[in-house]
Amino acid sequence: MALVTRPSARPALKAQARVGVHQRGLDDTRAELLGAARDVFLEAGAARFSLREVARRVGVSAAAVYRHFDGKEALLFAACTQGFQVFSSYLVRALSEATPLARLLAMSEQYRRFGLENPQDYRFIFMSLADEVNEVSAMSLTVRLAGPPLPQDATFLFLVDRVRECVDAELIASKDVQTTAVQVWAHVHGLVSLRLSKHLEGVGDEDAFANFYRASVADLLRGLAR
Amino acid sequence: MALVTRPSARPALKAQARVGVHQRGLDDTRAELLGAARDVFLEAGAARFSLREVARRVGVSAAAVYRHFDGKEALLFAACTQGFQVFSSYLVRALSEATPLARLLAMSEQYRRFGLENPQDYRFIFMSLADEVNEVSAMSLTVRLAGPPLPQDATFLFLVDRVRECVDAELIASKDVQTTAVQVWAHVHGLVSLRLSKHLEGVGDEDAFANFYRASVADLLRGLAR
DNA sequence: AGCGCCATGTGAACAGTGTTAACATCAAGC
DNA sequence: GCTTGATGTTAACACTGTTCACATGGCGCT
Repeated sequence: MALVTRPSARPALKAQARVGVHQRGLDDTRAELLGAARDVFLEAGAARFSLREVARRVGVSAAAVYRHFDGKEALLFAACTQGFQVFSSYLVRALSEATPLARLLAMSEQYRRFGLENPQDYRFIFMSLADEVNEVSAMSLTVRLAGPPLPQDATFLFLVDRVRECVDAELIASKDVQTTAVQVWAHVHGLVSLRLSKHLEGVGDEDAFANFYRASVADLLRGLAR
Repeated sequence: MALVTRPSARPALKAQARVGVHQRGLDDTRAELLGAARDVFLEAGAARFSLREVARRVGVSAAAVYRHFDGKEALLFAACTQGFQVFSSYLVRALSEATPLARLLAMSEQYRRFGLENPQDYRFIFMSLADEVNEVSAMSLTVRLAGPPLPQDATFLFLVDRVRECVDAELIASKDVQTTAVQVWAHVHGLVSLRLSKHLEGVGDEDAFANFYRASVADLLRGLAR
């Protein structure tokens, strides 16, 4: 029985790396795929993102990706969730401030920093394909009752807490803390996303934008105070 | 000389429609392509947008598209510019109001209406691939010195005028009208884009969102007043 | 020990994509 | 008339995402 053209599948490059691991190996091709996916996305952008290119980079066949993810979109979604953890790591730095107001302002600073320092991540998370890729992603006001809480939820609740502090300290007047939090979020998101979309080049360089950003947030907070 | 398999190119469907037109024919396959491109984009979304599908719908070969546009992205960009004219048509309705403040508020209303009634257009214009597709699109604060003014510029200048009116009427305190206009824009864009991204489902149905939206804008304006 | 299981990989194939090239058609102008 | 140029065609190329049948090799079981 010939079955001639079957090169008996040699694992090529990947073999020498994969040694004693088999089940949920800590080698973790999955993790490599996630990293590569982010890289490819950062370099190529959402439009030109290619599953095959990700696989190629990890040194694995395209079909192998389907052992770890349901497909292209699922891979992107997983990478997105990972990006959210970076986002969280920015926001929590605001906790080092002493007063409620300082913490809220610091959070808005961290929000801007994350956006400007990780533009592709930001776009990926907040500006792109929210219903195609991110079905459940991002901060969602929708209360998710079932399933484990995702980092996505935590970040919004974190913002709500910062706002609540300010309400308790009577720095902000609010009937509904969540609603007010959304206002703040929308404001900073509007500023950051327009900046990333290159629609705000007119305000100047990064420092100029930072100043404008702070002033704009201050204006909003003045409007929210009583 | 056979050159056998050459079916001598019969124009198939398109032939009977194209009658006496040749140069810049008013039949205008180009216009049909633009319309179809918008339709396909609205139905399939940015990710699954297909040039071949657009051509198919118009009843023309894929290669024919290249007679009118440089490629897929150029086609999308042209469709985007067309979408901008719809956007403008919403905004100008605000001019029917009597006072500066009413006009500014009406403009914010029209902005929201455009976003919610043309979600795909809005996403296309303001939320997607701004550097890949829309290179020069959308409202840009950057002053464009050369070239004819695009509808893109007009819409932002329109907003600036509404703000200036309010500043003149001493309803808004502002050092720089353009800067203040950006703040307003960013705020409403933030609200609309988050709503479209399904991140604000928690505020309720469309009416509830509209109320929240108006209140949020009012809060911002209060902060901007003096 | 042998055994089979099963997670993980493979290559080949399929349908669909954007893009380019060579060729056909036909109104219009010299 | 003949050439020209805009507009279309088909065929091909190099990609893409996805699925399939198949290999491989640790692991736990008897």
